[in-house]
Amino acid sequence: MMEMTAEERSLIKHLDKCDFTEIHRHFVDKAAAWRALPREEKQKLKEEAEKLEHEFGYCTLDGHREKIGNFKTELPGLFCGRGDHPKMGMLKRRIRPEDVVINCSRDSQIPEPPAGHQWKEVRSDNTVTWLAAWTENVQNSIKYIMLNPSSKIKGEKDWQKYEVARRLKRVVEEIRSQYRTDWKSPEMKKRQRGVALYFIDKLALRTGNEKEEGRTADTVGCCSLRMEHVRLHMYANGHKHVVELDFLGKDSIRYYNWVPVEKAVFQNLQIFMENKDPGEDLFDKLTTSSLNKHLQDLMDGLTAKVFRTYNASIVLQEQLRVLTRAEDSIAAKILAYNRANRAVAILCNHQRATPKTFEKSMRNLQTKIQAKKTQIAEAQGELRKAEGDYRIKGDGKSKSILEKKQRLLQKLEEQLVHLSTKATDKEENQQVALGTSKLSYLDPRISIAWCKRFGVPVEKIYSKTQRAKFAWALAMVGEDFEF
DNA sequence: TCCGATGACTCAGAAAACTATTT
DNA sequence: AAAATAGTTTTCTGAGTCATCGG
Repeated sequence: MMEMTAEERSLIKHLDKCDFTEIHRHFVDKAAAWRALPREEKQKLKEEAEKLEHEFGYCTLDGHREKIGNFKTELPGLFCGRGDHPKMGMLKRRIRPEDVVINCSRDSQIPEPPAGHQWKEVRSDNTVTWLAAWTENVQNSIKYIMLNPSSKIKGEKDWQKYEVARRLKRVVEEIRSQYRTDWKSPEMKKRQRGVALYFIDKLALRTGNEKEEGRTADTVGCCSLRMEHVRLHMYANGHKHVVELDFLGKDSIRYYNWVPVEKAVFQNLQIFMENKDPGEDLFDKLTTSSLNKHLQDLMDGLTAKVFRTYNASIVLQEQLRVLTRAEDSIAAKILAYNRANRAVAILCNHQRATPKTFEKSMRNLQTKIQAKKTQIAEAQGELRKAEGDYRIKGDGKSKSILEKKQRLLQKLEEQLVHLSTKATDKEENQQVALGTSKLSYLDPRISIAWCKRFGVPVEKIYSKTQRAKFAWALAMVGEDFEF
């Protein structure tokens, strides 16, 4: 890899005046070369990769062979942050063995560094779960080699997370009445805490730690909201006391919402916002650590992010209850599941870019629907003819033809319903990302129990890797599980 | 008590890789 | 029957959360 010389650095002022076609062509050609490779060659390369994974992709922990999540260090390249990142385009250096710290037990077979190289350090720290680590040069942060989500250590942690959220379920009403009381506190700090907690609970906002200015993209969460992100409307869209929230959250995903709130919340916000400039903090007397300290006092293990887990899982359970009908087909039940999943994703503001082929595939689906409607019209015509035939002849043969036509029409109508539901599902899902909530917020036991109760094969809901990740839940849960 | 820095872990969507379907 | 296309799954690595530590 080549770096710019000092001379080039002073010469180049605008990247958009640079010609990148050469490197672009390089990658296009590389992709084309791979496509053009004969089948056997591809197979050979794949087998080599598999061999590598077999050798380096696993470790032994407490006597068990476990899969590693990321067994390769990150490749050198240009740093590509999300959103308007001040460090975008910086050179990410290649990781050498001399950068890497190895963590394994003393009596284990310590991995050999490549010939002619040495590890930065070999240590034996059994209080952490990582196997190796290095410091990445762009953000100066530590990167880790850790176990796969299917491992025992990750699975247990995942289970614990949902158990904490279930404990919150038992005390959440009490906590809610507590933060409502705080809205009236003479201490402004408590009022801010109460309102922030209301947002975190009701809108599933992230905590919002403060970040050092200028080092990362300018994004916020609840506690770091600024004046410029909030607008108050006494009346809007037929509601009283509406709060307009508009800010960039994690990964610079926009959060945009008009929320009717309780009068006390609205009035408190008016007080918090008095005499402040757009760049000032809304909750100026609140920090994430004081908020979490308070939550810890209310319940052992409670932190702000637990509300997201709790509310996500509760919404899934409730939506599945509302949307599932036992007499529906498997396909209809899966659509109900997706809808419930979507309700959670919307709550958590999990968005995706509209897929590149969205419009086209939507059109294709509409074409299929039209074709089905035409078929139905034809079948109706034939049915009427058969009816007339039967009325005139009244014999067994014409009766059986009539019945056949009736069955055909019914089948076609069912297919149409299925297609239309699918289209609606696709349409509603255009900009919603379901994956994150499914993987990180929804207690898998809710989904598995639902599958068992309604006879939906688990494979229809969870892919192979997802089933491996949720093995702990598959092993323990029956159809009567309640979150 | 209160910071600011750091470390270790979870969670995030895009892109790549793979698989199924259509042409 | 093979190639193109569409749909699904997995990988990748950046971006958060939160506890702890030292002053």
